[in-house]
Amino acid sequence: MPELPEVETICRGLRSRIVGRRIVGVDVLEPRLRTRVGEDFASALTGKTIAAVSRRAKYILIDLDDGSVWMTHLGMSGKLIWVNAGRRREKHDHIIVKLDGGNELRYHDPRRFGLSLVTTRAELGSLPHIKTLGPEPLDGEFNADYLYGATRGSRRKIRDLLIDQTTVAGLGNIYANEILFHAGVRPTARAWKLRRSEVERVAKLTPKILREAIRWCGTSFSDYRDADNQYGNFQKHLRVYDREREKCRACGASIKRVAVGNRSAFYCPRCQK
DNA sequence: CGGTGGACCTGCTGGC
DNA sequence: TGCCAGCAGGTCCACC
Repeated sequence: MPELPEVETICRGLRSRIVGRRIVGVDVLEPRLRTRVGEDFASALTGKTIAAVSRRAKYILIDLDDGSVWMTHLGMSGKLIWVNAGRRREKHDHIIVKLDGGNELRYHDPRRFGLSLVTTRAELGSLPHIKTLGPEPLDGEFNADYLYGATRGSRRKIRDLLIDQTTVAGLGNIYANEILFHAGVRPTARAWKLRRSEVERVAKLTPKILREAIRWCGTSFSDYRDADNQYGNFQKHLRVYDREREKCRACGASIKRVAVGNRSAFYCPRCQK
């Protein structure tokens, strides 16, 4: 579900509401996420004050005042919402973090592909989840030279290279497909075959499209909601993703869907070479 | 080593 | 109406 723009939107929504709040209790209702939520999870958070909210790739990082960090990943179907404590709990609410002031954070995830753990700021960079990540696409480090280097010698399809978190951190299937549409490159093209000019377009459009999606608070199909449980709006701006057999908004051709690996890729057969 | 395919889960949709 | 196959925004691991 959530890719970089959705995770960024959630972080922004949480930041203004939870920084400075003290955690007064934690209920782990279902510890069986992608990895088990340990017995120590609740005690590691309880009594601490939230110092900062940030993001690395698709991971949400909530810093506490003692140097520990609550790290969470939403998988495919996760939500992290800020609600009034009196609100009715729902099926698949797995973790409840109670804050002073009468609100709660609720981690909700029907498919349980998500992750939640506590580490420390000092240890964070050496966690396997974090240390293998490529550059952030909104930082200057991700540029045409970098991406050109990554495509040379790669026999993979460009869509697969872009959603590999070690190449660039934060892209998933929606935004990889959208970026490739705008760049005029088919998702099935082999990375090493791309011309320099094509790679430059992909590198330049990546931050542009992600920023645009953040501006619209992300893309909602079924599951994704922001920290206030509200829909994103970027789905109205999608050009190819989930638009099989619909007309290309640029040329009118019928959008194609093909299976690439285990997942779908979408493209316009006329606009994308 | 790089790359692929399946596994992990629940829920929804569409075809019969 | 009901059943079943297929599919879903992500990651990880076994295997070639």
